[in-house]
Amino acid sequence: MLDSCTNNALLPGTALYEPLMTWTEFISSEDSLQVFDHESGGSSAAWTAVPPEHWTRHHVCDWLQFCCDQYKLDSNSIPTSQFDITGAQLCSMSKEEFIDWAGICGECLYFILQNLRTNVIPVCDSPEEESPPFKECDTKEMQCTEDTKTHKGTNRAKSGQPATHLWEFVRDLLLTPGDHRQILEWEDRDIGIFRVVKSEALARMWGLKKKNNKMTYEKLSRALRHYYKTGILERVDRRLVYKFGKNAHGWQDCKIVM
DNA sequence: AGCGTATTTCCTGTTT
DNA sequence: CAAACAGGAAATACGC
Repeated sequence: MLDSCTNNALLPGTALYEPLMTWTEFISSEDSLQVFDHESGGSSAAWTAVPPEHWTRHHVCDWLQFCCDQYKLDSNSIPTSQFDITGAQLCSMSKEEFIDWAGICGECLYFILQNLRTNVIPVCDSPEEESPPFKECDTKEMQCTEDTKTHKGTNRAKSGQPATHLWEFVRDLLLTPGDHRQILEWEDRDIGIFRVVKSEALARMWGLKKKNNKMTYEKLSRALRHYYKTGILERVDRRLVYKFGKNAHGWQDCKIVM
């Protein structure tokens, strides 16, 4: 089943990456329709419709496949014998157990799972919608500074898309733990230098966020170059390397620790 | 409706 | 040669 994980039909960036979007928002978005379109067109509920704690073994399998597709994880690094597990068991594992269980992708998968669980803590914008039956989960793994919290708080629109600029999108990606390092990584965090690892993947992520499937790295990089004149970014004379400028903020003082 | 800002799109030329 | 970089110019999107 995971054989097809290496396909590139789906993009490594989805709204899941968007740290300002709740899981509820994600699964109700158009993006998720694209993502889950291919899901077992069937009778039983997809894993997206069930809280992780209640996943069946099949759901867990589907979720793993989704993660491999979306985050370009190497499915071969996940011991296939480990797929036979229920959501309850999955959720009961500590981070260490999880990493032990899932191998090299463990940390990433653990993060994604915790994200799924934490993000469904009711932010209920729509009162008519019944609160999901999800249990509150342990959020102690994520410790943000006040700056981050207020940033997130002020950026989140009541309902609808937060007005995130490209540089903020990039910054938040860099500040969010998970598998982003395969796409974007710090080169020298202290002075704000970062490197685009997978240029087209980053472009697709940005395109997904802007609901623009014609986004390319060429166009994204043009937008980044516009930032040079405003001091949001500074030029670094190396390919795919950028540096936050004096007018960029929030990239130094947030540390999210897993 | 008009405006300013932030991209997006396209393009030509240069560099790695 | 392919992929990036550089910017100019114009079009678009969007909030105010």
